[in-house]
Amino acid sequence: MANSVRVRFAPSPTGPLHIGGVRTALYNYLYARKHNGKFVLRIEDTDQKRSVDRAEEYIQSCLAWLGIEPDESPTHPGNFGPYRQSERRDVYQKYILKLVKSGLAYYAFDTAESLEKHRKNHEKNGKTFIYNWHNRMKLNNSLVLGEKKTKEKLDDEHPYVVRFLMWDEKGSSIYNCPDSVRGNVAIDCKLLDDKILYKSDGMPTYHFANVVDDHLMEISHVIRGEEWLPSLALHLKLYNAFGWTPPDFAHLPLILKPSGKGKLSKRDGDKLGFPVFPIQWEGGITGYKEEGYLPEAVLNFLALLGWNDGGENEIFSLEELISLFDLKRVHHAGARFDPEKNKWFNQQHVQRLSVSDFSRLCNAVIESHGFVVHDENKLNSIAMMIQPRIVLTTGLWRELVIFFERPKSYDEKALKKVWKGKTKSLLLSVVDILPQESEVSIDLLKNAMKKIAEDSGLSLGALMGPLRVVIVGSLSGPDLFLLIKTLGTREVIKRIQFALRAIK
RNA sequence: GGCCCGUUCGUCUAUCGGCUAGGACGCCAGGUUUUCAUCCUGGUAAGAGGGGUUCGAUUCCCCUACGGGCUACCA
Repeated sequence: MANSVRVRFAPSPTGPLHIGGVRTALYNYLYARKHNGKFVLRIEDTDQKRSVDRAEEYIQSCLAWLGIEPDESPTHPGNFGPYRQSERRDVYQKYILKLVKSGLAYYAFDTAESLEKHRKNHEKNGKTFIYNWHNRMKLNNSLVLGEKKTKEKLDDEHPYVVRFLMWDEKGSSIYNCPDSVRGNVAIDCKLLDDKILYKSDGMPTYHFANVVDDHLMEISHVIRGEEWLPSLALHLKLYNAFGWTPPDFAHLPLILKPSGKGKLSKRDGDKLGFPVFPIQWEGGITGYKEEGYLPEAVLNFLALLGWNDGGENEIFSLEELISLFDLKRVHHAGARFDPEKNKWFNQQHVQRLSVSDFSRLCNAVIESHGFVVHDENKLNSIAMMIQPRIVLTTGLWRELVIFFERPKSYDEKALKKVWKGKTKSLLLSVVDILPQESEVSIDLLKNAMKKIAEDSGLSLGALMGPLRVVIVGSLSGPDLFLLIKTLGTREVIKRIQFALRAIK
């Protein structure tokens, strides 16, 4: 199919992938799935100095954990490889030569220092130096040197770059750039510089590699961050220079810091105590996974940061997001990241987990603490008791521990609040009256407790408080009768006796 | 500085010229519960400012202000 949807996520492997990148990947993924297209991962490692070895693998692991894996990638190539730009040098070489030959790009021999000097000089006079139509004929390039001298320099192995002839004073300099999120963006090419397409180290710049690869990989829609909007005219002109049909472009609003200025950065998570990475990076910085978030919840929250379906529901599964997603409803303004709401999304997704899924989650935690539950019913009832109490999965063991370990201590404040003169004798009555059977009914327990309390002229509440403290060590936890039933009366009796010896 | 994009409750957002401006997070109050959490009910709080266009602007246009992005042989 000639006009099938192919989108790509094209990160630079310069470090861990953060929330903003994840959302770009997600929107691409949603768009591809929705239109039965392909989602491609391309690694943009043209800056050798900034490339980080582990980053590519990390990016793949993140996408895998999130469940938004690419159809084509360096490790699962399709028919458009290689998928790493560093492995496509000969491709770029071929196309840059083509462009130079056509006269739409030219060689430049200016050193970084000489350009710096020009910039400084202009700045001194309150002007901005731009390498463009206005200045290019005063500089050191093939346009000025002529064919012969240029060839000499090239043969002489002078370091050179290739620049794009952005505008040459012919025709209008206003370029209309269509964007599916924002409509038309008019850009004045007169103000743009002759961007370097090919660096002196033999690598293309982002702009060039990006356009060549998107074309060769038959990318139909480029969905990327708003930071690329200013260079849209350049990219469009590049397609034009090759005589290629450009893909559709969609520029996404940026994700901003929770407070303060600017877009969210990699350091914000550390500072404010919330994750900005999907999974742990380099042993140090923890990610959503380690901080107890469910991948569906992270995706759900991120999807709604910059898009919504127009309805009032906010909780969506990945499948629902796919069917609902629409580029036309992507917002125009940047969105502030809100860690609290992020947490709420996770809570909502945890609460929606089926008993079996949630039990499985619990069981993994239980086993990691060296315990085993053989009875599936018991596991399920434990899970059901604690599920409403969970926001992050890192909170699981704090809730689970009471089923496996006796209290190591008894909360002092709680004791002060509930421990009265009659308490000890009340608890001793409980020990006496509790049946030693393995299965007891809630009703039976309730009636027994009521009777004990009433016999001492107290309310049920006066007994429940101390009872809870001796069983779990504090005044919080799931329904006490359910707890006793699950723990078994024998264990409860032991805990009471143990506590009576330990307290006072 | 120049260019581009944006602007509705503190935050995320709904509204495709008719608005008593809706929802969610957060916060506050109340209720349910033997406790905490969950859950339920209610409350809090907004279209940056100024000009137009129009019978009527949050919605369309312009200006200003503010925010964001870009302005590298980074991506």
